Amino acid sequence: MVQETTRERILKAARQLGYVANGAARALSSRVTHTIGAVIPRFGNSSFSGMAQALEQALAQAGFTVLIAAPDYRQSNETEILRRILERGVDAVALLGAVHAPTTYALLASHRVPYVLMWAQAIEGVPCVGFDERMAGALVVEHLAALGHRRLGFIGGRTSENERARLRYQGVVEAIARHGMTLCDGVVIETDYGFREGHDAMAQILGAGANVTAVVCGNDYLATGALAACDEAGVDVPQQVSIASFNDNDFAAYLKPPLTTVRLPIREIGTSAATYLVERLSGANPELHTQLPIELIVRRSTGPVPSSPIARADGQRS
Amino acid sequence: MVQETTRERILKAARQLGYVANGAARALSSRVTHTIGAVIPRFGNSSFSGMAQALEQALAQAGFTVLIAAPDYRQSNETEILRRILERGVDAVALLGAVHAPTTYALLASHRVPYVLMWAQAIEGVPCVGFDERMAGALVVEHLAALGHRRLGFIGGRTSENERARLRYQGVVEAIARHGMTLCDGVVIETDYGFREGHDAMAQILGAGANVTAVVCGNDYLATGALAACDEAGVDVPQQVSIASFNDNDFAAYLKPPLTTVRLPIREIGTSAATYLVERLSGANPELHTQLPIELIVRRSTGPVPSSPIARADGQRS
DNA sequence: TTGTATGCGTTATCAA
DNA sequence: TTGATAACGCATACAA
Repeated sequence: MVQETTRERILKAARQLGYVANGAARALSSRVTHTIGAVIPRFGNSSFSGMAQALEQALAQAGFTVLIAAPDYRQSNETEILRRILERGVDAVALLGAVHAPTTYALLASHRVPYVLMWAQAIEGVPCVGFDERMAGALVVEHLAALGHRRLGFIGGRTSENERARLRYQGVVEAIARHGMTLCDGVVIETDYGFREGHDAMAQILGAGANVTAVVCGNDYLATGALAACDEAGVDVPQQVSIASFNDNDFAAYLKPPLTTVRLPIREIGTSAATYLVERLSGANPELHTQLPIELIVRRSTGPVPSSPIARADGQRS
Repeated sequence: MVQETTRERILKAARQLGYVANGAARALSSRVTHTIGAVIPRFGNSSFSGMAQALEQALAQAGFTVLIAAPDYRQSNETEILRRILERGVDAVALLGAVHAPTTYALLASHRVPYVLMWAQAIEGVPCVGFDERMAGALVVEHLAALGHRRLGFIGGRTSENERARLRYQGVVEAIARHGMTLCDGVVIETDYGFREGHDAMAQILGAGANVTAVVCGNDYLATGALAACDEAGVDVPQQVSIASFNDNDFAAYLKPPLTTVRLPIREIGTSAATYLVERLSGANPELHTQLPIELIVRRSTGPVPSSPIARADGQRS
């Protein structure tokens, strides 16, 4: 409600004087911060980093800044962390996963702040965005079944601490049962997601001469480490054992690739969460694509069951 | 200045009522936000993610939250991004790299906000934390020289856009000259940091039958891709060609490893920057460890010059 | 120890 | 259009 020329003049002057608006005052008065809080376990060297990046990117385009906290499962008092973020002043919050303390939900509710759970399965009345982890597990197994594999091993995340690892594992187990396959005793290893962990787990499987024709890895960190262990042990993939994995990231694709990969829409989670929150804050009551599509990618499929498996049927178990 | 029991009582009541302090008002009044702004190119799937994570972790421990912006070199108006972060209210700022627009420095100065440049070489009067990129380059080359290599290739980041890639490349080039080695014509490839990019570059080198015994990769994304290309082409590493790299991340360590790796203190940059800012904000005038130590790591060194190089001296150039 | 007033820099409202 | 003024919620200083 001011002349365009005047407007220009003022803005220019402000810029020259190095004027920077005081967001605290603005927030205090307008009750809007244009900031979104994000709480994720970590964003360095993990599957979450791509998601967080996508979230930030989409939010930035809509004019929002991201206040990020990555407790890395340490002093796991998530509620305290959330409180600090809320104190700091955010218009909305994005959390990771569906499993949160009641106090966290209570804080969210009492504060009346819009929020979204990322990488979470659908929950009644809670805005979630994720994908079907169990179906992801099933897709991998079904492909292996189609190739003729019967006896599988599994290296995955810790199911007791990690809902995603748990669901993924469940999907694998269920599919194995459906197809009359065997998840071999002692060849199911739970560990932290990491290169070294995948390496050590696979080395253990190889060292024990487990009687499996394929090993399913819970994510591509593990798969990458597993491939390295095979290489070290002189075990040919996939001639002697197949490795299947879930492609949270991209790096596994440029190595000696796993036989089967399910590409998981990790980045899409971030983008989708951002879109939801932005619309939500603009007054709309948007829907949320709780189940993002997932996709089976078969790279360099080199045939069915290994011709010379790493151990015979009488092989020891670890 | 209140009785402990009363204090407890009040705090408990506040918690029960779901009271969350209003940071905007607090900030407006106290002029302190306990928030640090960070501007880095990206934090998803890149060398920066570990650094950003370390920064966040160290800051969180000191009671600070991180406001992060990752423009990903897009609408590269860094000054605008910085302005938005300053508007939002931060006690200090951490930027990446030493190359910034004058307007950025002007904004920093006029706003009188403490700041630190991460992953930056020492600049007069500017708080920087980083390491000697050129020495990193030199270390790799010197190791290759000691092994008897004479003719090298290089796959690196874009030197025109990336000061770090530029310095690293300079270090390599200078060391090559010092040791009377040759950086072979047409086997110097600049590309984006990425798996695919490394793969494609190495494939190009192999396809051209370049006359080199070792290829230096600018980071481990490139190296990982390069190793995949060698594998695909049936070229044995390091029997036919050596791959050397800089270990920004960790994943290269659990693959068929490069001959030589310089571990770069990326995470330490984040930690160090955080420590500096926290001390600085507590009123101290701390020193900054501008040059973090770097370390040569030789993994599975399998001997000197390849016995059957990928091309003879009369090999074509790309 | 406790209460009370003032100011922080904006936005929003209302009157001119 | 423009100016003046009252919140916004907390911290600080000062008085009781």
